Amino acid sequence: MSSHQGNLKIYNSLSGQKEKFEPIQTGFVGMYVCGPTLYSEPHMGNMRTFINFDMIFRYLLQLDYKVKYVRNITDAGHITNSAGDEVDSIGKAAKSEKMQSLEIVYKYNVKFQELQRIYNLLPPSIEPTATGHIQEQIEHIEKIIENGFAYVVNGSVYFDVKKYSEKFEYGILSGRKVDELAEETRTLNAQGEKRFFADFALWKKANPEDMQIWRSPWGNGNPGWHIECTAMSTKYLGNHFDIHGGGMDLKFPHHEDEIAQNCGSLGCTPAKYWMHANMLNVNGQKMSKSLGNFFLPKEIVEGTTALFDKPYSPNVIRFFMMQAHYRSNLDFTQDALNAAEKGFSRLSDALQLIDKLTVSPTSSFDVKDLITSFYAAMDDDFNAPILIANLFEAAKRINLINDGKDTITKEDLSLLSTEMNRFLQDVLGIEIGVTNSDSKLAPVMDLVIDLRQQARDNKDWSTSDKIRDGLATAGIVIKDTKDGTSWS
RNA sequence: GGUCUCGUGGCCGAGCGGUUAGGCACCGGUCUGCAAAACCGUCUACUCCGGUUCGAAUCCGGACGAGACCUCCA
Repeated sequence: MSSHQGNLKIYNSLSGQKEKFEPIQTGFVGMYVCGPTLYSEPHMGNMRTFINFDMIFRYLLQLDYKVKYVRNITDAGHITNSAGDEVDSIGKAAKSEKMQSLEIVYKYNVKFQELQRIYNLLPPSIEPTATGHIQEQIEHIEKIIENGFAYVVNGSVYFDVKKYSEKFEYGILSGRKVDELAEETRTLNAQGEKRFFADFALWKKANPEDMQIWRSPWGNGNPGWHIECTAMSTKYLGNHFDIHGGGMDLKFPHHEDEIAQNCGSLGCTPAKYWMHANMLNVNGQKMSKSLGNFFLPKEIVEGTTALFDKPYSPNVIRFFMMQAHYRSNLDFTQDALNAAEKGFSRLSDALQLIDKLTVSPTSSFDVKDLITSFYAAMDDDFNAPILIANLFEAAKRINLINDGKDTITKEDLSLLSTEMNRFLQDVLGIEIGVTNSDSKLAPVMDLVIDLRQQARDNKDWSTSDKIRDGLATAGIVIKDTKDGTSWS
């Protein structure tokens, strides 16, 4: 077991407090995160959640936990809206794009996989699909009915919240009380089949126009929205596992209903720790499809969104996101992104300098203390912003060593190098030293820079400045340093 | 209407009872033929009004403002 295990604290949405992380089985972690619904390309807000849980996954791995990370893919449309109408989002998209449901799902899954590569997300251990687990969903529903917490009406099955409340507490995650819910949503109670307005569908009878239909003991139909996560999480992680994550907006009803289903079928809550990542905002408002204030993860990398006048690299975006805590809102603005871009280059420059430093017999500062601070930051509920602040402290030290104002021993230097790289690249998932040098352009540039240096040596300033200005017009920036001239 | 979260310096964003968060910008300096870049340094803020406390951005109450959820949502 790693010496670093055992200090981790996680904010548990279930208790509303930071708790010491104690996995159910020592050394092992089971984590389930709600993945995308593939009826369109995931937007930047969706990506933030996945990036945050990727960071969490990565840190758990760094702590030497054996992590089984399950992130599902919702490829079955099965939603009922507030008026009780069927809104099969995937089927709807399929119709408008004149495709079959599975085509739609496949199309957007390819895009999602590409985004994961672009944004450097580690692949989960398993990415199960809803359509691949219809049988398991049906079995869960049967068990819930058997236990008396669900009823069948006209080919549909509903979860019986009132019955459930007699034995369990509905609303433990979202803090909602069944009695209060009644008052709150009185206007929304338009569904005739339900016994109680808060009951939710486990299985919905098929509509004639549905594109995807499955057989069940209750007739042809579609699984309810929440049951897929219950089926897949228990199949791959067991009845009770360590961490369940997802976006804040899934807390209610999705996660609340998952808890009810798990208790209703297996008698226990699915997860020990519930983690919720906060939303991505645009101008102070949640980025969402329905509001239309979203942009795509690829657009920002390619510079094709109207919101920003230039492209940003995926590394800069990840860095920018990591500067905010996963439980905080984050506003995407051009100024903030530019600031992150500069900050990131400062950090990455320092890291690239590390191998060129000269070592001394002693270190003038406490390197181990600094490294401990990296772990301490992440151990405190994955506080990546603090980690980054500490990495900047390390970057400053590196620069001071480079200037001869600080010293470091060989051992300390190698330790610092290892740990900085570990935290920036392996934990935060931010890659550094990605050179954009064009193989054809490089030798040409070497020649041009050489010619300019000659002119400078001859104090022929007009020629050297002409070269510099000419390159600038071509979009190439010359940087003169002590050790020579570089370009980008 | 109900439940909940939040309001930090020019901007982004940590902090959760006493100690410098950090980044970007600004300003000063080093370097440089000049410039840019880079590096170093400076910059001490917590919406407002009460209260608790030796001490509050941090706890409590109130006001104002913003946002999330209340069966589409990462």
